[in-house]
Amino acid sequence: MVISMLSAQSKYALRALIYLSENKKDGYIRVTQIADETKLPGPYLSKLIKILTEKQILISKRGKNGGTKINPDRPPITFYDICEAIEDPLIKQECVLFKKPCDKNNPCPFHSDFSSTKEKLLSFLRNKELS
Amino acid sequence: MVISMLSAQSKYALRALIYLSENKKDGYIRVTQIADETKLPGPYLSKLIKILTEKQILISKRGKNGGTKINPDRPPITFYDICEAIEDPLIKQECVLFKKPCDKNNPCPFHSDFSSTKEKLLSFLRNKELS
DNA sequence: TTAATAAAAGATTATATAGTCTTTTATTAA
DNA sequence: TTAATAAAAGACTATATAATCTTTTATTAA
Repeated sequence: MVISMLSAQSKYALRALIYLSENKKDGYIRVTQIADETKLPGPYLSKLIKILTEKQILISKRGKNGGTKINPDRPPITFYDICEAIEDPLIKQECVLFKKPCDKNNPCPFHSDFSSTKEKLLSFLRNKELS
Repeated sequence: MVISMLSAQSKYALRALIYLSENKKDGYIRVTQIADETKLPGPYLSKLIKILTEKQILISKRGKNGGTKINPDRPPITFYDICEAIEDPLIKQECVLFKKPCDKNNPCPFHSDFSSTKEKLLSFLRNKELS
């Protein structure tokens, strides 16, 4: 209910970023190489890379010797950063019972029961770094 | 990533069960009435009711004066019971990184980091009763 | 300045989930 | 025993997500 798994997108992004952080080097790494090594669908991964580039988590370069790499000019990447960039349903603060958002001012019957448990999870994500 | 919301199915089941527990009476309540009161799609809800009946969380009866009601001969219903019956992805112990299941014997790089947080969530669900 | 390269963009297909509609079957009151 | 009733069952449609394929654009080495 509240716990569940990442969307496929967030999982894929996470796996790609793990690969990049384990294979840091000066230059860029091609998306096709990342896809091969992580067994992810290439063109689909490419779109996620684009999103992560827009969010400045990655830096990408077209053309010869191009590819992508982790942005060296940013603080360490947390699990939360990744979920947020990929807009994982998790981050959307969806209500346990209804479709509309649910918060202190407009709580559902289970809002208070759930919010402390949820906060624990979010802080886990915020504190968990990629490295 | 790990936290996220219930599937629509689990949400709907939960809402229907809340309605039933708030409107307990001797007889059966029609699915169409539950759908009207909870603003849920009728035929879709009917399928969920069927599942909950198979799992003996509800008792259903066809024909005149038929309908459904909470099985009086069972222990209090927990959130976990509902998610389990509806096979919410949450319960499937899916891995954070991969599609295959992930456990102590076959851990992914984040298994141990995550398992304690996850256990907290599961115990929340197991302890949270419908009433 | 051209040819090779690699990401970006866009169109398209596949699959899973959500939701609807119609028919069938069980139940019971009359 | 029949007619009304209500869940169950099944076929079908809609939508969102996942995944693929083709074309375009940017980059740079030669």
